[in-house]
Amino acid sequence: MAKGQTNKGLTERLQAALKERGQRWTEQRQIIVDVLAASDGHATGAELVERVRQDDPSATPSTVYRTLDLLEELGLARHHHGPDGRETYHLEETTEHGHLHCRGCGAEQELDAAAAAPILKAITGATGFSADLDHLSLQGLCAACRADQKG
Amino acid sequence: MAKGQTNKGLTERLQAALKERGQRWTEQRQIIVDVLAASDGHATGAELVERVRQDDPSATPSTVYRTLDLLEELGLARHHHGPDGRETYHLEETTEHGHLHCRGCGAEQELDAAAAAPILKAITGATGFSADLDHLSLQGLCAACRADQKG
DNA sequence: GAGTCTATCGCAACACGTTGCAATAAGCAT
DNA sequence: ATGCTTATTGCAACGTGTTGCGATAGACTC
Repeated sequence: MAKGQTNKGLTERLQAALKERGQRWTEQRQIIVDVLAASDGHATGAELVERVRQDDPSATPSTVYRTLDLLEELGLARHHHGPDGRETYHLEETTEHGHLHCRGCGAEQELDAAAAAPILKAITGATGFSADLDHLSLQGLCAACRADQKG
Repeated sequence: MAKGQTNKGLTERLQAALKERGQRWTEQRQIIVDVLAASDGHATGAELVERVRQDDPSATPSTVYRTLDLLEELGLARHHHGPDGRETYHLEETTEHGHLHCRGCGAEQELDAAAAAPILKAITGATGFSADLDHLSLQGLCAACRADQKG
C-alpha cells in the first residue's frame, strides 16, 4: 500500500464515529490513520511519530499519541507492549491476535484467535480470568530455538 | 521486614557470584539489594529508585537500574512489564510466577507455577512455543468483574 | 459569510528508563 | 600501606510517552 493513499472506508467510519461523539475530523487525524494503514504489520509509537512528521512536519508527538489513544477508544487500532515495554500499534484488521516474542532468535510471531483459543481456555480454567487476546504478549523460546538448545 | 535490615544469605550469595565474575561488591549494591528485599511483593523501577535514594541520596537512577539488570543477570531478581508497560521488579523468591491484571477492578494477582502449568502446556501445544512464566503478564477480566458485567 | 463554542493542536515541562564518558574507588599484588 | 587495573559510579544528555495550558481552528448557528 503506497504512502499517501487514503483508506476510504476507514476514514468514513471514523468521521461518522467522531461526529456521533461531538468530536472533530482533522487533517492530522487523516494523516495518522493513513500512516497507520500504510504500516501493515506493527509499528512502535516512535516510528509512527516519525512517519507522521514526514507527511506533516508540524505534527508533534503529543498529537500522534493522543490520536492513537483515540483510535483505540474507537476500536480502530490496538496497541500492546513488546518484551522491552515499548508500545507497538496496529490497525485492528481482520482479527484480534496475540504476540509471541522469542528470546532466542528475536522472532516475533502472531497468534491468531483459533490458535489462542485453547490457551485462553486454559487461563480461564486455571484462574477464572478471562484474558484479552489483544494484550497477550508472551516471551519464551520458539520451537526452533528449543531444538537448538537441546542439540 | 524492617528497613535497613540486611539479608545475610543473599548478600553472601551475591558477593560470591560477583567475585567469580571479576565484579565488585559495593555499598550501593548492598543498599539496592536491601531495598528490594524490603519491598516484599513488587515495586516499580521508579519506586525502587526513590527508596534507594532515601538510604543514599547520592545514588542515581542509572546506578539503580544497572544494578537491577545485574541482579537479573545473576538470577536474583526479575522484572516484568505491567499493563501500562512500566517495569516492575521483585526478588526471585520461592518460585517463578506470572501476573494477572484485571482491567475491570485493577486488581493484580499472581499466578504460581502450579496454576500456570496447564496454561504453559496449552501455549506449547498451540504454538510450539515454550513461554517464560516470569514474563507472563496477562490482562483481562477477573472472575468477579466478569460476573459484574453479566449482572 | 460572520460569530460562537469548544475540541484539538503545539508547546513546554515532566516522568521513566537508557547510554556514553570521565572520575572514583574496589580489589589485587607488592 | 602503596600503587595498579578496571569495574562502578555520577553526570549529563538522550529516547519514548504523558500531561497542562494557552492558542488555533473545526463545526454549527444565524
